[in-house]
Amino acid sequence: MAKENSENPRFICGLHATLHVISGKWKPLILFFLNKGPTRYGELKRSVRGVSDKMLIQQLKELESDGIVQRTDYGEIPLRVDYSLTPFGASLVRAMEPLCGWGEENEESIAAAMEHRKTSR
Amino acid sequence: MAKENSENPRFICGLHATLHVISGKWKPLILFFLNKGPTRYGELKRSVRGVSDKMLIQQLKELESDGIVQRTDYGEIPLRVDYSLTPFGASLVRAMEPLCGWGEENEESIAAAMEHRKTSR
DNA sequence: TCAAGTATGCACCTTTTGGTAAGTATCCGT
DNA sequence: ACGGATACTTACCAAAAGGTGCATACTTGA
Repeated sequence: MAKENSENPRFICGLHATLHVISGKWKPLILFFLNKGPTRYGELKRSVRGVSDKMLIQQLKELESDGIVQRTDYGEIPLRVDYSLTPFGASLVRAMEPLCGWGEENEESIAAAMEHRKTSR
Repeated sequence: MAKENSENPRFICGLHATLHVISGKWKPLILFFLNKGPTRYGELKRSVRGVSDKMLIQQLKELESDGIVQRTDYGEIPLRVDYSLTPFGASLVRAMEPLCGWGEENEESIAAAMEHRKTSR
């Protein structure tokens, strides 16, 4: 990898920084569902169709260590844990909204481009 | 992989779609620089410090096939090509701005979290 | 007592992504 | 004639990301 030399800032631009937090195959989806309110692990797993336990846990942990989500263990006798957005996380989700909008408006073109890329390889 | 079954939409949410377009180690940076105006290949390479030719070309091609950037070959005798944002690309960059802002405002916390994750592995 | 549900952890493997280093073809200045 | 610049292309390899499946420890319901 290219040396991170002294004069270059940590990130080229804010987006660059943000992407370090939200990139990961399942993170946007997780954030999307958590935005609807605190969710139990099992419920989240059923919502984010196709995710494996390993991935769900891993991404939740990263989001937690980034201060985006909060894990609450109720210490109850039948295991009970839930996840929710921190205020920081909520601010991130708000900043993500325009991108959501852009994605919705252009879903067709994006999907088409993806197909195109897939077939022309 | 989980079957993409009939009833699920292509993308869970708009953001999900958008991320398919802008994820890639160098894409945000490329977009960031192209937002300043059309840029020649070599210039871009010097701006986006640390990219290899392979990566630059690859990501530019993907962005091009997604309709985000436009390649212009001037067909001149000493090779001359430049890249610029299409109107579609420009709309994407506008939608990215809040995320840039969020990233800038929270650069400190993001960098700190990254360090933390790196060391506690 | 046995299966199923709760929330994880761990080992192993495949796929995807990124990096290095070389080559190509054309041109210009010395 | 040679080195350097232009814009790529290719082959090969390493690292990161993601997936599968089994294990854990406790509970409730049949």
